[in-house]
Amino acid sequence: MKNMAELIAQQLETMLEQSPDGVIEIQRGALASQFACVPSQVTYVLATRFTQERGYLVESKRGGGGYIRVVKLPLDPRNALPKIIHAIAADPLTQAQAEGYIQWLYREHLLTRREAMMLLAAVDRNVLELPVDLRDTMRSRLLSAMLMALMRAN
Amino acid sequence: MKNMAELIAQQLETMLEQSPDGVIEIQRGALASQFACVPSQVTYVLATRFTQERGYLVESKRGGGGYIRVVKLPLDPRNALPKIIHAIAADPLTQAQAEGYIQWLYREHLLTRREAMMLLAAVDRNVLELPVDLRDTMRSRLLSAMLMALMRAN
DNA sequence: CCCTTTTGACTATCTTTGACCTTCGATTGC
DNA sequence: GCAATCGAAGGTCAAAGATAGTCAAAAGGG
Repeated sequence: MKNMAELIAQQLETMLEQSPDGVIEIQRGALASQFACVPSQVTYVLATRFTQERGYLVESKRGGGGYIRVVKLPLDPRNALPKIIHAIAADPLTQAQAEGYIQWLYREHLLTRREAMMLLAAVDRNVLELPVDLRDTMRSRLLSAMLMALMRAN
Repeated sequence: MKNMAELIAQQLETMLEQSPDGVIEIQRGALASQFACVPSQVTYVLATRFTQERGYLVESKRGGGGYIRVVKLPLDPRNALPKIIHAIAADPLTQAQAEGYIQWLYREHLLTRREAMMLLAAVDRNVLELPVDLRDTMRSRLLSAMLMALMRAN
C-alpha cells in the first residue's frame, strides 16, 4: 500500500478523468476526512503533484461555501507556454528581455495584438516605477502571472 | 452546494437582466425571508457584489414603504474607457476595487475573457508582492497603463 | 543523512448572524 | 394643526462560524 499522498492524488486523478470537462471541485475538509488525514495534507498533495508544470491549475475560495477547483489543462497549451513561463518566472527580467519574450509570443500567434500591447505596457519601466532590482523582479512576476492566466483562459 | 450570498446575488442579477431599464426595486426584509436568512445578509450581498466599481448603483429608503433600488449603470462603449481609466488612475486601488472594474468592463464586452484574466492576474495581491500602500499605488498605475494600451491598440 | 510525507498550530479570507441604530410615514393626543 | 409617539422599513458593526493557506517541526523511508 502506497502512502496517503499518492492515494489522494490517485483519487483526484480519477475524478478528473471521469469529469467530462476536466474540472473538479472539492472541499478540502471533506476530502481530508474521507482519507482520515489533516486538511493540510490535501494542500500538500495539490502543491506537489497538481502543479502548473504538470498541466494542472488550482483555484480556491475560503469561507462558507468554500471550495478547491482543480483543472486539467488540455494538451496543446501544456507544451508551449508552460516552459516559457517557467523560464520567465525563474529570474528577474530587464525591460528588453521582457519585450523580447512578448514579441516572440506575438509572432508565434500565441498573443493577440491587444494582449501584446497590454503586456508591453505592464513591463514598461515608467509604469513599474520601483528601485531597479525590485522592478526587474516584479516584471518577471507580472509577466509570468499574466501568461499563466492566459493558459487558464481557454 | 453554493453559499447563500451567491444565490441571492444570482437572483438579483437575473432580475436586473429581465428588467428592461436595468433597474429593480426590492424590499430587504421580503428578499431575506424568501431566502430564509437575516436581512443584513442582503445588505452584505449588495455591499460586496453590487458596488460602484462593478457598475452598479444602490439607493434605498427606510421607513414604511421603504425599498432598495439597484441600478445597472449603462456604459457608452465609445467613451467609457477613458472615463474609467481616469477614475482608476486617480487613486490607489484595492484588489477588490480593481477586480470590480475589470469585471464591469468584461461584462460590457470591452474586454475579452483572456484580457480580463490577464488583468485580474496583474492586480492580484500575491503577484504584486509589495508593502500595502505601494502595492495599491502600483495596482492603479498598472491597470490604467494596460487599459490605456488597449485603447491605443485600436 | 537526505528527501518526502505527515501533522498541527497559527493565519487569512469570506460568510452568517444578531443586537442595536436611524429614518420615515402614519397615528394619536392635545 | 402640530408635536409626540409608534411601527415599519433599512443600516451598521462586530462577533461567531466556515473554509482554505502557510510553515516548520516531527516522522518515515531509502
